[in-house]
Amino acid sequence: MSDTAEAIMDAAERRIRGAGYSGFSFREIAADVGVKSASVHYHFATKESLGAAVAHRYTQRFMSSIEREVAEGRDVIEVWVQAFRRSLYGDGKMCLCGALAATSQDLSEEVLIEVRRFFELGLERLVESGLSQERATHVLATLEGAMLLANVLSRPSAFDEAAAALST
Amino acid sequence: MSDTAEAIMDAAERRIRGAGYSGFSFREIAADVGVKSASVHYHFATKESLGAAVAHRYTQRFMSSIEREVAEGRDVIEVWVQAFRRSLYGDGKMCLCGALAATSQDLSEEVLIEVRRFFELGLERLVESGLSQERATHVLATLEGAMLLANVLSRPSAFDEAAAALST
DNA sequence: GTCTATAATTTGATAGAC
DNA sequence: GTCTATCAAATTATAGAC
Repeated sequence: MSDTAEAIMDAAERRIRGAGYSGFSFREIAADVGVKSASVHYHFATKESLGAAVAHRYTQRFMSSIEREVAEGRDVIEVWVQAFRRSLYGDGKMCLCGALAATSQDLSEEVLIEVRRFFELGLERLVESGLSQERATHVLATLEGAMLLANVLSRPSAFDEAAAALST
Repeated sequence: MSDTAEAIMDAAERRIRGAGYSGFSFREIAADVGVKSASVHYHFATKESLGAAVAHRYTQRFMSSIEREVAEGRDVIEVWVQAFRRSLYGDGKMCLCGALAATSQDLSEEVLIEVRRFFELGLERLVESGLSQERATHVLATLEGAMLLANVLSRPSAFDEAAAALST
């Protein structure tokens, strides 16, 4: 994976987290990176393949981070809350897969598969940690909704208010 | 408000709930209603004004429904859970303002104001019903996230799993 | 690998006839 | 109020030079 390809994925991730799949264009990504849109197509043939690649990388990174921190013996719920919280307070944008999931009928099958994978793996991992299916779904839903509210209201503290109930 | 204008808003609401603001076009709306896109522009000068009008109507309807049911003496949390649940099980799509909020950087100021109003009024109403600010934010976040998960996983029961903890 | 140039389509929006 | 016709701009994507 070249530096340019990684820079393209970084730019796409940022754009998608703010404006969703239909909210970014190859020309915008190219401008962010400092190349022309034809060069973006050299690295990612289609917009769908770029979207899918970004969602896949996001899931890998997210789950690896969770895995590592849980292995350190930290409380599972706390690890999940902090993973989302860091992202929100870092740049005030949505969860990438949350932003894509909210407009799922706007996604091609290729992208949708990757987005679903994020939520399926997430629930699976929470259940493995000992939570019931109900509790796992509640935790993931609350964190996604908490990011959505904090994001649209431009009030990061809304995330903490919404997530507080998970820690008790 | 003419029948055509209402039909246009209905079509736009359905499209936005599935694919977000950038996920629908005037031509698609026109085809849904059975007119030409120029006629859509006659009723709504710009896409932004249509988006704002649809979000405003959605908020009015939603809050009126909540108000009516709470006045009947029903449990407040249960009223909110059922309001979202009916919508999801009705057509398996997102909350309109949730779908818009998830890609908030893709919205014009005109639309964003209406979307924010939905969440601000919602929190206000929950607090008026006796919930703490924290609890109100938790309830709204959980319900939006529950719709998002159920929607993207095509599994309505995920909503019930996520929302179950609110009723206990 | 990146560029210029361009094709093919879609988009929001407008002018003017009826 | 709705239509046909059209515009200007933006979109994804490709061809071919360097």
